[in-house]
Amino acid sequence: MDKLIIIDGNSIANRAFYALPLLSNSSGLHTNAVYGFTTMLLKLIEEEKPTHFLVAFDAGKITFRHKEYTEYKGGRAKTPSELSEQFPLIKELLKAFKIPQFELTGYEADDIIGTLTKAADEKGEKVLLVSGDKDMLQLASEHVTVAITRKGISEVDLYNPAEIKEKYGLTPAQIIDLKGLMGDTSDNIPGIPGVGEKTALKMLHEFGTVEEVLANAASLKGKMKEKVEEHAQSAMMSKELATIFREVPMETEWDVFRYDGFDGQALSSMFRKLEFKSLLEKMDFGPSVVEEGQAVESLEAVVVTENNMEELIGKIGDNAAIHVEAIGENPHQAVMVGVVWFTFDGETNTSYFVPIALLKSEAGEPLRTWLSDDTKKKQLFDQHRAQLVLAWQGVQLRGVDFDALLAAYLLDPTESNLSLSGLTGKYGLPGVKTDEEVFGKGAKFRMPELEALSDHLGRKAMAIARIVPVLREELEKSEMHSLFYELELPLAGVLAEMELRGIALDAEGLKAFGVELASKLDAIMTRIYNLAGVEFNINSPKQLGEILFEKLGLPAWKKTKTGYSTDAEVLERLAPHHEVVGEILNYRSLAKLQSTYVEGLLKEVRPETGKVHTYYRQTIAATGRLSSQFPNLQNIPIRLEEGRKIRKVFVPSEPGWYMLAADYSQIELRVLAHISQDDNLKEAFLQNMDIHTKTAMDVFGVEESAVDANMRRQAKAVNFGIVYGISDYGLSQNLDITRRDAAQFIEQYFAVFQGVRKYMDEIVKDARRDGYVTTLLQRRRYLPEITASNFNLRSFAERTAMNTPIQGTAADIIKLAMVQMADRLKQDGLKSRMLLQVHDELVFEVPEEELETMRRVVPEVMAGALKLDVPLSADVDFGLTWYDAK
DNA sequence: GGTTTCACG
DNA sequence: ACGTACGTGAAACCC
Repeated sequence: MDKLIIIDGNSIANRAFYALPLLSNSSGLHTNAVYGFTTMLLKLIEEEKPTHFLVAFDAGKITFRHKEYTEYKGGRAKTPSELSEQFPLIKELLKAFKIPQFELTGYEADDIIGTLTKAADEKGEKVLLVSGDKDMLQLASEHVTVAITRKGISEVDLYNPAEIKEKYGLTPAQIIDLKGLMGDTSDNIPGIPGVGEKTALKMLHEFGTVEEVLANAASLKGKMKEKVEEHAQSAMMSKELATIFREVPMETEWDVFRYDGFDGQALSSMFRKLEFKSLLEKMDFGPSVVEEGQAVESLEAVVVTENNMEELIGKIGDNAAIHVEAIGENPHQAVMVGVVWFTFDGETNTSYFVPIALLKSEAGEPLRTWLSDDTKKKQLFDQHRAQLVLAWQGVQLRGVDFDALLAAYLLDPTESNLSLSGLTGKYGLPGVKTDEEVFGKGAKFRMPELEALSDHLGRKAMAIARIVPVLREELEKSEMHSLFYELELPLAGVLAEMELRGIALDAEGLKAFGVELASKLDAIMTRIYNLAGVEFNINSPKQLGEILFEKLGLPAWKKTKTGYSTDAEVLERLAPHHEVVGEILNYRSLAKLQSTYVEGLLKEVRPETGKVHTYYRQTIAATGRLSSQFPNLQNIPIRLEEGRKIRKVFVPSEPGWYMLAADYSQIELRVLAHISQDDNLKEAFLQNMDIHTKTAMDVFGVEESAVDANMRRQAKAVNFGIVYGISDYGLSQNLDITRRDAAQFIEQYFAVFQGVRKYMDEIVKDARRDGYVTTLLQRRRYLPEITASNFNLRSFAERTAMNTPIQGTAADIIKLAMVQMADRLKQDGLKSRMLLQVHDELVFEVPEEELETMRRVVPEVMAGALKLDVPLSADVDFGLTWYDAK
């Protein structure tokens, strides 16, 4: 069976351009739209296996539509040059793919596509039409499936007439009427002002077409009636403009579009020119780096032996780039391979590789001493990981004065490829192979021969030596020098110490809790099967959806991309309809505790010590927060009592000691008060008021005594919204109120917290002007999408601009407190140990005799970590377990 | 490997 | 008009 794929070229190029960050190759050519286009083509070829293929483009500027309506597509921002310069590249790319392209003066791509799909319908040929434009839905038919890109370009929603009916309640032809009524700002099609999708759909469900809606205008009510009557002509014209012309005089001979595969050679050279490294590798087009006549930089990669160790370590000097290689994601369990250092004597690049066995042997002593000598300065890529790996081998690492990973993260915390090979590419330095290239991955993992290994690791150390001065200068330029040297670099060491110490778990207690859960789960499961009348896998959202919405016929109102949604929000609304739903909710919460917190945590306990050692990631979160892995100890349950009990198994590691926890009170709103300088908010904290009650008083305009629990709850939600970068929609969802009411709340809030409104406006403007926002300590986050024309992307960036300085400054502050606290414990010779950080909370284990001291010192250090214009405050408590330290 | 759900701040 | 609250990690399904 033949299958023709038609791509709406301009539409897909646009979507790709706005969906992807503005990539460019080393000669400054922008390539993001070409890249997106390419990945889409490859995916379609692989998944759809078309026998025929074509891409249609708009030709020129003036089409017949302009003759009828001169404003057509007026007011549309003109295509940015970064995109228009990519069209010739896309056309060249299509030649390499050997995919026919069509454009016709005076017609849009839509019309070409309309004509071809009509021909396909008549012939009964199968067509997949790919576009980013929902207008295309009007072309769907028995033979024509329309794929509309969703969120970026890698995913599409497929529509045939049945699905359009299901989603909109319309036939494909009525899509034209829909646009006639609601118009389309991006094409400057007016429609009827004030009529959006909701209203338009309602009218079409009742009357069917624009003509019928106009004919029945008299039966409409109030304002709507006026509007429809007043803009009747506009609606008719809009419908006409939205109608795709399907009679373009053109060749529709099928064989012209036959697709028989791409020209590998042309494609490979195209990818090289565009520097699509990942695609070159994926397509097996050979090495991604083109060596321009110049040989790979020479490196003398020496393997150190027990005989020459003494002599070679003498050459290392007081300063070197070093690298610690270990295999495995979790540094507490990774298998160490060895250490390598790099030197340059003015002539020769040399690296020295010390395999793990040698490092640990007697002969390894000089290197071990050098590594732990604070006066020997080291530059690394990922000190934190190296320190952990070495520590588990009994080797201390001291004297790190630069960390390339940490620096690259600060320079761009959203960079997704923070690998050494990724960064050398990004900063235009001689590249290194990726670990995947050298080691392979998954089942294909192989340790290379000693020589190749030593060369690869040596090149890593060389790359570190090369990239360090570049990153140092960049940090200076972006004023993150102090943030790096005074906060992040010392923190790396503090984190490593906390993690190595670990936290003790009462494994027996946890197992007992698991047994209890198992019997409860068993009972619930039986009840669910009885109530549902059938046994099924409750953990499978697919099976659960079928039971609830098909077998039991409960109302489904929310969908996921694969089927019915069965999340807690849905189930809570269904609970009154059927007894089984409450049981399922209960089952879900207990099953989560069992699998993630009982079984998951037990898997991470070291049997020798009874401890878990989390790994805090310092270079993941875009806001500057830490994250925690293997296990994640930042999401241990607390909100529900049943889950909170998990905290009872987190215990001190020494008899007679206590757990002590201290958390910041309202740190984000205090930070907001400081950076916005809002008088009212500042005053509230200076007076040490309950901030949610205060907000309720101001928003509802009542006395403190008149604030009831519900008002406080709503005010609390507003405060959360403010911190997240408020929108009326978000607040309405959270409070389950109408958008109008949510908007009213927000307006009320801003009326009394005018400084906050001013901050929100200014920070978005600043982000547009600078392209980034910063925290109090100059941590930076770039927001390229702040200028996007796509509403969703832009709005997201705007909320991020509001939220990141708040969340990020709070992260700065607790990090400061951690570094200061670690110093303080050492200075004062305290035995207490810092164990955990949970964003606004620090957890310690404390010997009894230090309890009084720590209860005083911890909140004092936390509150004093950074001086703001409002006081910071931390609450502290202690007990025999983490549960009791509340 | 992607998707869904849910735990935390 | 558009349609999401900000930041994470882990487990279970299912292809």
